[in-house]
Amino acid sequence: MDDISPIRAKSGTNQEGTSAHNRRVMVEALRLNGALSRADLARATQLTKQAVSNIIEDLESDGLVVGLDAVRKGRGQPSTPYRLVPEGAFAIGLQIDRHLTRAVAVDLMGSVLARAEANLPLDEPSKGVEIILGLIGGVRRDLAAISSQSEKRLVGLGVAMPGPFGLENSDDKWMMPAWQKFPLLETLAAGTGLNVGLQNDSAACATAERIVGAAHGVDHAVCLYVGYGIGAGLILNGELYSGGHGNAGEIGMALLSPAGPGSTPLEHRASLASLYQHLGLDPEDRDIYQRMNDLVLAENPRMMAWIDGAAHDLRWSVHLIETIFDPQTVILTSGAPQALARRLVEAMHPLLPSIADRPGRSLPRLQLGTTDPWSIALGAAAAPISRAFDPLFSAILKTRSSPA
Amino acid sequence: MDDISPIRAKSGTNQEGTSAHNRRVMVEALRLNGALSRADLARATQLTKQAVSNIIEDLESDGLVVGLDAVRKGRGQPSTPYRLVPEGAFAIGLQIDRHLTRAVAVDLMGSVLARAEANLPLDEPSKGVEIILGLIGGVRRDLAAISSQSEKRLVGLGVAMPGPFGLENSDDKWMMPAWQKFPLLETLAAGTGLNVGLQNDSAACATAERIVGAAHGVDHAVCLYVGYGIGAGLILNGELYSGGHGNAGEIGMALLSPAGPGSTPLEHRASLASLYQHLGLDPEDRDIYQRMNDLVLAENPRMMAWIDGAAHDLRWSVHLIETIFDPQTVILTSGAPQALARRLVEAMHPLLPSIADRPGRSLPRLQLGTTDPWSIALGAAAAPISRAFDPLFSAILKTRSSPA
DNA sequence: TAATTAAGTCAAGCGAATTGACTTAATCGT
DNA sequence: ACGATTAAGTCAATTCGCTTGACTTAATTA
Repeated sequence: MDDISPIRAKSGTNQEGTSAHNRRVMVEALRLNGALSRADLARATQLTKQAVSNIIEDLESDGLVVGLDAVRKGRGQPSTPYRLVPEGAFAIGLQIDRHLTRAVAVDLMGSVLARAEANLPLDEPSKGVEIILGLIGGVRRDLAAISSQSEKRLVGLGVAMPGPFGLENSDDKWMMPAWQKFPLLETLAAGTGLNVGLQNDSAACATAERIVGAAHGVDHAVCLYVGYGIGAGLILNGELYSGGHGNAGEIGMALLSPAGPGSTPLEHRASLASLYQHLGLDPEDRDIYQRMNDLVLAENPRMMAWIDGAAHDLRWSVHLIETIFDPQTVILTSGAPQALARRLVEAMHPLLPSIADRPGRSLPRLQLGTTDPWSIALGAAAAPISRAFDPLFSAILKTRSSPA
Repeated sequence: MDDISPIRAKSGTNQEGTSAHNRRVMVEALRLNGALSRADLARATQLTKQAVSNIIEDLESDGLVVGLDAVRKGRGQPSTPYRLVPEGAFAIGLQIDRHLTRAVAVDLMGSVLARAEANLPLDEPSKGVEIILGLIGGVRRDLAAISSQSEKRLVGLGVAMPGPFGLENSDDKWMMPAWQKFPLLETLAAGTGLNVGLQNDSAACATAERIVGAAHGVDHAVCLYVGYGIGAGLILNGELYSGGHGNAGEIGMALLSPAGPGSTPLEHRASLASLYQHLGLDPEDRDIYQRMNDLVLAENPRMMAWIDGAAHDLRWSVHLIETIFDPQTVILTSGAPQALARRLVEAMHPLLPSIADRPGRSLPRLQLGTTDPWSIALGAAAAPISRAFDPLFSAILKTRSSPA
């Protein structure tokens, strides 16, 4: 990250950058619109028919895109629509949580093709990494059984774990201090031979919503993730925003009032951890998911009380997010059972007034996103896919050739 | 903004985009580093010496860049450093506030070359526009007197006014309802023949800090602006972020507690408006600036009480901003006298703990930015400069040729 | 004084988009 | 039914900006 030279400057670009960008624009257009003809693509991307033809030809020979049957629509020669080939690329996603790890393999479209989970020792990363590498090896084999091309089409390994990252003072058990200090990325890179990237769990959730969920094709969205902790994944200008040090959106640590250090962080009131505490549940209980679900369906008073309390704070969080980001929509996702998440969203209504309260909205101010416990791993896997195929500013820049 | 075609896609790019980007990268590098040789630029931007040579030659013949005396430094042929030419481009900035409007002319480096101000009728935009056009004409003439090239090098008119924009329900006097409904940009574009852009006042403040202030060369910064209202200008990934509808950062409307609609917005407690009310000052008083300054220097008890109260809420705002954005620094700017702003920043310390509280910071968590009342107009003027010369993702994209 | 190092130029080459004419294949109008 | 029209897509030549590699210039170092 730190330059040898003290000169600050962005990279320039050249025709490779141009070409890379245009390829990515094609892929994104097909992802967002399903299937498009070359002529459609030319109009949508402002490129010439010829340029599009060349790029599509390339993508097709790379196995990323395939032509469908020609369709007649009105006058003129019938068009040949193209769509993405799901098997065109794969990625592995890894979720590391306090006591649990999950690995998934996904394809270019974000479909989960293989999955595996295991328990994890909270304080022994070196043992944990063995488990993780085993898990990754497993989904990788499953993937290879599905597609013979899988290994050569594997674009990377995405890791999601609870943040924030890079703080020294953390002895909080929630923050998995032993894991924070462990050279995880290097170890995984060495152990898998893959490119490895890291994001926090709420960012992963947002990435998941973006590839296959409610944020698909939305350029400005905030994804509130209510898990063991609570965080926000920020989609700004169509890209995930992670701040100056990768910790943007860690709103669990936000204090709920100006009163100062004595005041309560949001995480202590609106997170599954707080729910477990409120209900006296054991986070390591294997049936906890079912238990929560039952309590919601039975309208258990203590559960309902927690929901009301959490909704109170979350309603205000949404208000703040809307006021600060002016997003097109806010998505609430959670690792909790869907019935619980749904009740939570219901209890958050009516929402507080804000600038989002505008006439002519096309998206709801608040919507319920996924509650699939696997979605963090999915989002982790989606990150390398996005890095490899989405149109990003950074993708046009020349990369510094590694020094000696 | 709305496509005729329902197909969603980003624009592609071509060699023009490449070239535009590289030119902008050169300009930015010179802006951030002062003066660089072609060889320096080649190293910093990853381009070849030859490419840099060609671009610099172009920039020089466009009058944006000039070569200095060769310097000997160690072995090898002496290098010829180049620097930006301030007179290479100009822009006009316009601040529209409740009772006041200011216009400035700036050069490529962000130096203010001409300025003018006038009173404004709060409820009569059509009369107001006459005044504004007169003001703009004035600074434009002043500018022409300085540089004969000024007209052909004028890249645009930037307008800053209090937000939020695009809301219907606003009858709040603070929000200048009559002006919100008036077709301001169209009228000004027609009246001046310039490209016109709009941002809110806090965004303008951030833009000002970025071109000539504490945010110069910082990629992740949040600029808190305490003016008549209060807002935050967001510099994310090196670009101003304005949200889905241009209202990002309008934190003045943020409610201070989860309690709901009855609770107080930040703006009512930490803004100059609240100060005026607290002290019983008349916002239209022409000596109000001096009066505030005197009260601070005299340590007037009511003034100190307001400072303590506002600092209390602002301290918490900084905490929230740090938690949400993870910026490299937070900058407090204000239209208040510098002594007052300085006291405010002092009163905000010690800051609340947050993830920004990390070891090895290079920038302070909170710093005092400009308190020049003209900085909003300056920031407004900097926006067209930035649009024209900074490396932006949008700048590489092909632009849709206007439909028939 | 020669070797070395670095800045910068020259001229040919290359790659990706552009241009404009052309081909193909459908619908529309009479 | 048949020509006119419209639209998708290809072909071949062109253009434009970056790259390549050899070369020139001008300084420091041994």
